[in-house]
Amino acid sequence: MYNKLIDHIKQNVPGASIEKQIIEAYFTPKIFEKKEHFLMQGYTCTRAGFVIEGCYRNYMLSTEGKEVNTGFGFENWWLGDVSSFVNQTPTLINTQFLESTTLLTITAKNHFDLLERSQCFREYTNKLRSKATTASVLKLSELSESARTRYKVLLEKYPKIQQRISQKQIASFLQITPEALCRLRKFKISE
Amino acid sequence: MYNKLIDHIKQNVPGASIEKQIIEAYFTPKIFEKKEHFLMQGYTCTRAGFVIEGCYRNYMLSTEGKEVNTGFGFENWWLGDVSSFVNQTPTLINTQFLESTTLLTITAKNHFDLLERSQCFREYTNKLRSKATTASVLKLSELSESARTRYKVLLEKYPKIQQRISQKQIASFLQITPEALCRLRKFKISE
DNA sequence: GAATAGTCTTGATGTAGATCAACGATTTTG
DNA sequence: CAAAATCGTTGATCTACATCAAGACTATTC
Repeated sequence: MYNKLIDHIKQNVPGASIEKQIIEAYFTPKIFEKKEHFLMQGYTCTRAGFVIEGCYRNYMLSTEGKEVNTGFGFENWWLGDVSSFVNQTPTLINTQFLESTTLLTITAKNHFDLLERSQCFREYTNKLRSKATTASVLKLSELSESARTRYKVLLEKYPKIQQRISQKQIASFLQITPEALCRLRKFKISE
Repeated sequence: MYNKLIDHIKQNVPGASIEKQIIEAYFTPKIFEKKEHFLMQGYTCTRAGFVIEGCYRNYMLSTEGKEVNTGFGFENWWLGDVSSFVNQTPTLINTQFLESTTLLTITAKNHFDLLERSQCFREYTNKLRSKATTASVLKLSELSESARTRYKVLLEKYPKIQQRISQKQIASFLQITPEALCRLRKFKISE
């Protein structure tokens, strides 16, 4: 199980020497059931998690209280809100599992310690952070496209997403109704 | 001029001792004319800048080539794309001045050096980074609202924005046409 | 494994905002 | 300062998507 994390570090920091023993000691496995929350708006993010198996969605609440999905995560993704985690302030993000999910978790304090102790974990974290910034900026510009275009882009990026994520959840991510997505699919597929 | 930067650091890292001399030595003043670009898609962000006076917009290009404003900045704001700046990779962001603007600029290399040499600049940078993450996540959820609501929220957040930013630019930020914004204002104001 | 709840689909109808066009007011440029 | 470009406004029309409703199919739950 820990090897999935170590492999992921290797992929992102190629050539670095991995302090395998040190890193592993800091993580605790945890299993969450489908529909459970990892993080909820208003709470402070005390743990980060690395997905060994399963998937989740991030969503926010609009001012009218409607849930809006902001992204999905699968194996080898991290969950937790960086801003809330680093500053120990309340988060605006909700994270809910869409399948029964196995994580390796680490507390904020331990994460901080590990960054001090492990050079390669520091590089790994930096790498992921800058990747995440790019991704979130990208999404903003995509929202100016029509729902049809955004759906097309989504499918190109994650062709397998339909096997894992329900249409209702995908619709919320595209910020359209499930009905609209259903109609979109009919035309999209035949194109 | 340098005092504006030092004051901003003081505000964000209260109580810290400011290495004034060291910090100031790393920055170079620069003046940009209205409509000049600080950053363009495809280029690498080699400098960051702190706005002493003036304002700018950030925009991205949609796949159809349309400009979409992602934000505005004024006095005491930083400009530059963190991801491009830190990793020295091409950016996706365009930054253009909307007024003649005076900056204090710093190169990527010097920024890196300064982070090593100054404890308070390190804390200051961390503080700003985590703030920025929160802000960009916020905007995503706001986009699920109607243009009317987004406009209202914008005015509540930055009541003075209409004095500085043209309707065309605000419309691009709200992701509606200038015509639509014009009509919105008529009702909005009378409400 | 029967009852219940949630999901997907399709149809009818409503609406926010886009697009196109035109004109005065303002700003920019030579 | 005159010419040209850009901006803000208003009207007419069009369209992508929302909303509401209702039936079939699929998962949960006890």
